[in-house]
Amino acid sequence: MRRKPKQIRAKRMVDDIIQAGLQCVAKNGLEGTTTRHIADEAGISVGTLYQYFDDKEAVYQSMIEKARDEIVQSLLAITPQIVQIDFRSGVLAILHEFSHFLEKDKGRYLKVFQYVGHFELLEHIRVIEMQLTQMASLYVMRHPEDVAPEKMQVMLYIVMNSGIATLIRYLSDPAPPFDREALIEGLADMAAACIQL
Amino acid sequence: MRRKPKQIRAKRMVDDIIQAGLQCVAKNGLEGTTTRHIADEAGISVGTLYQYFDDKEAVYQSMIEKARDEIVQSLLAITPQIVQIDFRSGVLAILHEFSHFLEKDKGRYLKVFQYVGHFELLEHIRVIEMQLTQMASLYVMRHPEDVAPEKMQVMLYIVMNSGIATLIRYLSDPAPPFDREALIEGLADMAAACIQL
Amino acid sequence: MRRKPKQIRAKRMVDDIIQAGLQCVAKNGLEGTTTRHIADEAGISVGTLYQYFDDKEAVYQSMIEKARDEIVQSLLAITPQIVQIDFRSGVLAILHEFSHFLEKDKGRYLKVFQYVGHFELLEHIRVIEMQLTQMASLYVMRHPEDVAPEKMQVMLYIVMNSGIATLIRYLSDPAPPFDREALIEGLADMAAACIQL
Amino acid sequence: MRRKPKQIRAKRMVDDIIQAGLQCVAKNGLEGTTTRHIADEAGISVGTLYQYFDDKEAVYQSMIEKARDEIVQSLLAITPQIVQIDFRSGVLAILHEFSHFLEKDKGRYLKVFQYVGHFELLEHIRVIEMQLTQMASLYVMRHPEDVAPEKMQVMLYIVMNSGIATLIRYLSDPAPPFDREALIEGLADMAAACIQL
DNA sequence: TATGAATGAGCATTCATTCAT
DNA sequence: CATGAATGAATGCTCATTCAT
Repeated sequence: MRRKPKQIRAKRMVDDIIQAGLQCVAKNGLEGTTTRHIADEAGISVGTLYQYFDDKEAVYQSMIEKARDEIVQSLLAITPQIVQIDFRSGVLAILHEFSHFLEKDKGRYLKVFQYVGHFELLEHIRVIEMQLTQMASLYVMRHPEDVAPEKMQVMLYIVMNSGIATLIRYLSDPAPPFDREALIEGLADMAAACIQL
Repeated sequence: MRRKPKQIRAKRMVDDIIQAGLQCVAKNGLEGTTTRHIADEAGISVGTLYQYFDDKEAVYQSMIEKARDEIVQSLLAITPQIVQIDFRSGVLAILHEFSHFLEKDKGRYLKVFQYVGHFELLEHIRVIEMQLTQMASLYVMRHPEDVAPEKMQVMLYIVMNSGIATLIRYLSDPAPPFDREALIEGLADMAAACIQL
Repeated sequence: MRRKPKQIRAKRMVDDIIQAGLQCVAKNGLEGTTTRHIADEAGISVGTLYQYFDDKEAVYQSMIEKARDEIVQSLLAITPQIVQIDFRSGVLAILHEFSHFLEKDKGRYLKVFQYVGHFELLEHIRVIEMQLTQMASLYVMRHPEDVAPEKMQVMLYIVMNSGIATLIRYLSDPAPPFDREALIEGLADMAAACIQL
Repeated sequence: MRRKPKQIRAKRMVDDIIQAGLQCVAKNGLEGTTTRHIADEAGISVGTLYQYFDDKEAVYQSMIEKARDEIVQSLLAITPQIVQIDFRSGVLAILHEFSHFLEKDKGRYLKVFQYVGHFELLEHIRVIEMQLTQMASLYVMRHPEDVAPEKMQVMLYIVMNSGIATLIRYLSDPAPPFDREALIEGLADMAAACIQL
């Protein structure tokens, strides 16, 4: 970022641009998105866009960081409740949260997650992963008897990646073969089964 | 395909171009790949490329079809053995097959699978899915007692998508947190656990 | 026109590009004219050209419209005098006007009129025709005795097309067999003779 | 021409290519015509085309020469009758001949004449002109009393160019304002009037 | 700060022409 | 002689980025 947006107005601007970027990508895809589109959508000129971002890629970076942070925030928000309930219910809650996040604003975020190749998404997913792992470890500490610790890391990795990926894949499908609740329930079953292996 | 050049040589050419395309994408990413890159890589001129493909997109289409068909072929090849062994071992075999496919030629195919957004990958994945579903149903018919039919469809969907996605994600990771065998074993456990729910 | 840049400067720019286009076509012919040529001639970059015109064809369209309008304007300008004098003198005046128009700026406009096939010139010529017809009808109303009305339409068509075409043909000739004044006088005679048939 | 097509087969080939060229231009316009189109239309390969013509331009040259020669031939064919009849009837006959020529083969030749700018049509038209002038002088010798010799050259020039151009313009018009016979009669009137000035 | 006109490198694509078979 | 695959220069056009106002 070219300048530290210390002032409130600047922060608003940066956010507007990010939102405009997400909107554009959701509407026209990554390759259909130009800096002018984003600027127009944000109601500013290209010049102004470049006052807040070094280049197009920087906007994309911020977009994905924004998405990542928002997820992490929403996970944080439900953590207190999660740790109170059983594992399967917790997973269920997380999946609903995720699903809601991906679909809000007409799937604005979902589209971004489909461009795995372009964004170096892996690094960002790791942040989400860490949050999820922390949540899981809270549970594990409370129910140590349910867990085979040596397999723990691998199974958590599988559960998390599977859950996210399958959910995204499902939501991207224009004609899914069954309803969303069934999928989420199935994923929760999968998670529960995995964690007890 | 624009015109049908003389059979055998032509088929070689088409294949060379597809391979060059995969190579380029693996090396420079989708947006870093130009028709000239591909032509150069294939050791031909742009003009020649356009004698065999209508446009750049057609090359991409063929690349993904090629990848898809190759996977399906390799799944077909191991089907006879799969049906003889228990479910978990079957999944293990499939995962090894997949893993081998994604990594061959220096991960040439792996990169393509990361551009889910650009290619209409879903349709192609469905073809793979169908093959896997067929293999699964062969098993199910032989061991009907293990299966809860009502959940069958959902769980198969989850197992397949999770397996593929997690594998791709893992292989894309430059510094994975554990070794590949552990992941594959874990995925097989997951699959086995899911199918018995 | 792609976007409306700020009024006055923009109008200048558009006009500069049109003039550059006419120049290029006059110099290198239609097929020898590229967007870059035009941009260079106008002293701008290709990008700028495309900021003012949707595509090459749009430049051509504007060129021909410009030419057409300029002719119509110059015809309008001499109309008041025309109606005061006899028919032959009027035709003479018009031909001089035309001749002057086609030769100004080193024959910039003349060349355009040679590419009848490419431009849908007919539609534009019809606009000129209408203007000429109107001027003729003014004359006719004043001298009704001279005219055989049933043949009027055909003869006007012949006189106008013949006059324009022959003039263009003559001016395009690098080594014409007699001087221009003789041709124009001849054409005026022709017109006068035709109108009295 | 690369080789003198002494053999009959070669002459046929050359002619086939020219006809194919005319066809293509009539169908797709000058800029829509490629060497491959012409070769395909002629039922040969591009390579073969280049065995008979140095380049594309040479084909075009031959096309226009062909058209020119054919007109001249047809004028020659009616010359004996022309000289027997009065001037206006002669002009009428010539115009009918022309009109027929331009419209035959679905306007194959008409289209060529619309690309005045591209072909250096002037030189070819001069050949036609000479033929017409010769025919006219035959008439003049038989009816010296009708002619004002000093104006002769100019008026002939006007009559010929006007006649040809107006005819082409009329035939190119998709919705002409009156029927063809009226135009031709009008043109004949014009010619007769001009020659007696 | 904000603007948006100007830039020009870069891309996909075409097509006249050649030449090995 | 005929073929048509191969060539690559050339074209129209886009879009990230800059900079004078």
